[in-house]
Amino acid sequence: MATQWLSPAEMTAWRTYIETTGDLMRAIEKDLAPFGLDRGDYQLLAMLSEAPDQRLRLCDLADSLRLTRSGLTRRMEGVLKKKLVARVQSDEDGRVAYAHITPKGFDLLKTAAPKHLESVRRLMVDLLTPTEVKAVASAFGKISANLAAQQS
Amino acid sequence: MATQWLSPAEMTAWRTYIETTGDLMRAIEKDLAPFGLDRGDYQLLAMLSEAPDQRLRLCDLADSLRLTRSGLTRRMEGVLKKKLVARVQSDEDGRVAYAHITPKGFDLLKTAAPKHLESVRRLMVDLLTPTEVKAVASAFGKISANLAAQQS
DNA sequence: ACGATATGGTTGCGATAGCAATCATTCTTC
DNA sequence: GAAGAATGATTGCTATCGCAACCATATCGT
Repeated sequence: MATQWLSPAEMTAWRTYIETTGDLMRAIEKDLAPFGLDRGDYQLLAMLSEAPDQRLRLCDLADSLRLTRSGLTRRMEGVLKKKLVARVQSDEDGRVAYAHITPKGFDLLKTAAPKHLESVRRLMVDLLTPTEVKAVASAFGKISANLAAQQS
Repeated sequence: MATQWLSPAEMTAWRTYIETTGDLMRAIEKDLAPFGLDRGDYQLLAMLSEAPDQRLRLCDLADSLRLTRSGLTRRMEGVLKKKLVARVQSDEDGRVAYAHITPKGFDLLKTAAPKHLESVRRLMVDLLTPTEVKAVASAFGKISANLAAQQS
């Protein structure tokens, strides 16, 4: 493409960002594999572990994981089979089911989390200056806020 | 998780980054849909359009798209069917095939590119200060270089 | 020159996840 | 209080993509 609707600096930022992100995710996922978890499972467990009562309604969980409801149903199959999460029917609202992290799931998360965060450090955070870390947070915070505003 | 192996600032940067990236990709993909392209097709066409003779060996193309060879074979099926790309057997090396962007593919790319880059601008670049743009480029450049060094 | 190895590409299979349709339950409105 | 809308979850179907196995061609070592 000859058309240059982005300045060279902007184009570099964009391309470096998208190309690197895939590689980074793959690398982090590889570090998670020894625990029998992928990134989706890890994030699911992390979300539940931080939730009040260590549980969330499935639809809320889906939203926070950026999954559709159907995507979550399928992902739940995996963690349910591994007994890392239990599915609990609500007795207040017949439509609602909760995902509830089990002790086994919590233990696994506690084991995996330090290793995972060490990966994040080694592959990303420790390579950046504090200024860059702040800039990344600020930049993606703005992007996120903008997206949230758009879709209203 | 109570364990805090990343400082709050680092954790914020990491989480904001991963959570936002998915949303951003989805939004950009949605803007590409009217052209009948997804992000994978677009990047494939963009790569070819920038290559010498507008063509690349399939394995080189796979590498630059961060796809496995098999992943590329499948993605090629789509753009071949749409006649955006032609598959050309090398006559120098019987193993090698080239992906060659067609005039139709090039026209489509020329049509889609301004809209796509406008999306990138609107959803990302224009929201950031020049300093943030540079910081993103620098940060992901470092991450990328580190990953490239690791896997040797 | 020929067997071993490396390289390029495809295929079968399985995992993930979105969309549309569906069903069940709850809420709203009249 | 009953019809209709909204909400929560699941299922069938489809598309993408990685891995391992495979085939074809080319290159290397002796």
